[in-house]
Amino acid sequence: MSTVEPPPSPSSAPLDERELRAWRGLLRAHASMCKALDAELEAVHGLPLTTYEVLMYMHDAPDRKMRMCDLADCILLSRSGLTRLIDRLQRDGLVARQSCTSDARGAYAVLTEEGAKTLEAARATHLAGVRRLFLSRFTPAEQELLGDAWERVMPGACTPGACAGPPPGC
Amino acid sequence: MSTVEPPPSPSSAPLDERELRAWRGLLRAHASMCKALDAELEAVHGLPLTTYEVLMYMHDAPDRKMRMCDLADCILLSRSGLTRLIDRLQRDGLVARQSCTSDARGAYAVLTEEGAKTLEAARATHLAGVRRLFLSRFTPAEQELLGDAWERVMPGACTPGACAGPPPGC
DNA sequence: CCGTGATCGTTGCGTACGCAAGGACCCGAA
DNA sequence: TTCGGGTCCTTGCGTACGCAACGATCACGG
Repeated sequence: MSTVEPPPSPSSAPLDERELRAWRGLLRAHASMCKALDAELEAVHGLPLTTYEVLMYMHDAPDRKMRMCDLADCILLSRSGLTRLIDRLQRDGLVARQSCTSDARGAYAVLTEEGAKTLEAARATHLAGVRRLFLSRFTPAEQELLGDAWERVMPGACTPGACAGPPPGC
Repeated sequence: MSTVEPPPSPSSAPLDERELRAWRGLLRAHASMCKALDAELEAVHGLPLTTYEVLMYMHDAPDRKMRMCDLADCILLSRSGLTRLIDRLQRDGLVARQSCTSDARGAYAVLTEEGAKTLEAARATHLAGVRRLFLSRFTPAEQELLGDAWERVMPGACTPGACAGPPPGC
């Protein structure tokens, strides 16, 4: 009976069909959904997905403002990347900069009134998109399982204090 | 008993804890793994992850060569993006271009001997990485479930003929 | 009080990518 | 045959990002 394989694969053997479906499926599903959500958000509200994320985190933070470094950690962007992203949003009037009294090095990014309005409009689109493309494919129980799966995967993805303050709301 | 909520969420309501774990977990897990795999591959073999993908698809294709457009579809890159990626790999001697006899518009990208050697060396690293960071966290049965999940999500991600020729091997 | 090392935000530079336009070519219908 | 529409690859241009270096500031030990 040579059909029984050694259970633990040698770690350098090519991925079998099952492993490929799990791994490549993740890559493709992620790419597919992100592309679709980004295009939709851009088409309807003129917002790139990254911008939406920033506005969202700020909206859910106390006083609608966040330290630059915390924001960068939350949206998985380098500090320089965030600097320039905030530059753009400031130019478009969606956020403002505010110096930090307790730490003269630091800076806050604050959501403006217009930023809040823009976010509110975009939120419905984005949430509907996430539900339509992703969440609606799974039962609540399956969603729980997926959540568990990610926690098993994360080596600590956002490891240290994860996203310190404001990750609760959406 | 106001603790019983209307089962189908209004589609524009904020994501609840369970939905957040499933959705944001996916985003973070994907980012975390890709960043780690890319860094590892770059450190050990000087290859970006995108390059690895191209070499891999070519390696598994008949005659170690693929049409540019098919390759672009497989690795989810725009045609212009692929043109320049192949430019770089050609400069580094990992692939060569070859004109297509049956269609004078077309071009093949062919894996060179050096490209094959480089890929072979990198393959062990990458496969080990994928197993260590992802596959090893799940039982075979769970991997099957994940694969099923992605198929439910794909609106057809790689829709039309998906990846025509060569997606079987890894 | 004064270093010393770490942290914060910014900037210069290089890289990777997408979109739109262009030239070469294929194919099917008039 | 010729023509019109579509496909393939490339190129010019603009954008987004990361890394490394910088100045300003903080925290802390002597």
